[in-house]
Amino acid sequence: MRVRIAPSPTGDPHVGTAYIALFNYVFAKKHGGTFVLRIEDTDQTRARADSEQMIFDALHWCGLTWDEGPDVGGPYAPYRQSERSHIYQDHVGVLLAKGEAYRCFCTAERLQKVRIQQQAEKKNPGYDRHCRDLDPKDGEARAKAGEPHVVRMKVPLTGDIVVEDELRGPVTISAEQLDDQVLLKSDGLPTYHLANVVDDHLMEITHVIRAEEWISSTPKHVLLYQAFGWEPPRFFHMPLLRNSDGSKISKRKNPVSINYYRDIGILPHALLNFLATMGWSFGGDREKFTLAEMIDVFSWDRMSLGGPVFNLEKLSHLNELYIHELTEAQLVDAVIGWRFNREYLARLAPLFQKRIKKLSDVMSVVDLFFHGGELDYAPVLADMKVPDVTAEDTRDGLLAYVDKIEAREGFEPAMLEEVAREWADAQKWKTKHAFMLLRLAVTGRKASPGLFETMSVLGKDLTRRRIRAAAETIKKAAEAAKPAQAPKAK
RNA sequence: GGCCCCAUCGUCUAGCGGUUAGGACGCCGGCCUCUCACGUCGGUAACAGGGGUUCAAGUCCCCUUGGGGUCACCA
Repeated sequence: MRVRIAPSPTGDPHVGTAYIALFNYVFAKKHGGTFVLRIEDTDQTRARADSEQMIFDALHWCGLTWDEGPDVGGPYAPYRQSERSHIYQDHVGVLLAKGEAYRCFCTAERLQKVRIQQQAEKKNPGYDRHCRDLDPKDGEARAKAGEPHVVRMKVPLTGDIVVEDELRGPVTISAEQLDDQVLLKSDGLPTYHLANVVDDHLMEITHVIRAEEWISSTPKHVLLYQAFGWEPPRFFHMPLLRNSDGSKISKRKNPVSINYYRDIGILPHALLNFLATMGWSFGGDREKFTLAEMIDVFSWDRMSLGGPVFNLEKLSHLNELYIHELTEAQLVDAVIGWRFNREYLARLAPLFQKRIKKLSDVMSVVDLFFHGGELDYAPVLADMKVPDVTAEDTRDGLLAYVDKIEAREGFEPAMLEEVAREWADAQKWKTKHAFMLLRLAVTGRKASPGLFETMSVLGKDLTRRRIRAAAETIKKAAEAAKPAQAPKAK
């Protein structure tokens, strides 16, 4: 039995990745199977250089390990899709030869036009199969001549495709719902659909455990297995983690980086335990259990399929339980490992040296680095504004800054400042006002060590979280103030 | 909007035809106690609605409603 997790290195290590990895891991261990980590980096425009390593580190921090992967190797190497291009190209060749796929020379502009047309006619959007019936020899010739094109899957025009989902039974989708999905992009790299099918087959993956968002593209994958003449794996679609409003968990509404939870002082065992209770239950009234215990009793019939809300309070409670059962020595180690250590203090030292008179002044200067995600903005709320800017625009401005720093790699003071200056300029805010707003958001006070140094040392995840929290606090406070001041309407 | 998935307290969930519908978080209160926290005891709070099937339905079926996902040369 072989399972895999296939993260895409496009940003911060996501709790959803840890969630799916956990269930793959547990299932593999339960049955003496093999757990594979494969990096799906076929989108060179979104791939981020530092992301892959962060995923390894974050998963390891959680306590999860894999038997095969880009870092540890294995009999099915390479495990990085960007290093497997020729494999996909060969397989596309097979599909082309069998008439299961075809070359498409449509331009992005034409596709765009078709889509607009379809929208105007209120038809379902999808490729109009313009190139589907081109003479393959013709296509071959044009491709040889260097004409840019993609390769599309030739999906049947009629009939039903049945996907056996192991968690919910057969899911039937009619072929009319599917369009001719791109398999090979014009840059020669495969899309997810092709790459995951080819790799899962070649890597002999027997059970695909992934998030529910994939369920509607699974018919395409099944069709692809059929086109190749391969036996498809078994599919398990896990429920999606949710924000408190029920939507798919997202960074806008909830911290999603594993590193955020590490940085606020969640213990890895608690995180894993919490993730395990999302959709799955141990049995009896147990909700605190170890990984080993979970592996011991694991079975799929204890899954519930409603999307679980990722609830910070509950996670926090579970974490409390774990902290309480630590020995004092372990507690000391945990706190030291977190932030009370030489390395972290060394980063802090330049920020507080000139600001203390006695060593005992240090806590009052650096306390903001040891708080979790939430600050109390009440005392400074009145100052959290830019002259002549509404609360709503202030919030949007802050969120815009978060978006801008998120789009950059690294988290160094110079980058943060550069972005901040550009951003303040774009907002047409004086840097003086803009930076004070940021300072209040990040530190909760008007006086602090250098803003960008502070953000950098605080870390990406806490910084972003605080700015977002401040932005919402400003908006909410304004809303709360409004009805009280507005004249009573009849 | 089309298609697909889902549906027990506010949240995470137990329940697998017959239960006073259980536990946990949160919230509220008692106890413990120099304070607070911990701990402990108790309380608040749910089967979305309507049809069937059945002697019996939270549990099975259908419809409605609600929520979510997905409809890219992103994964």
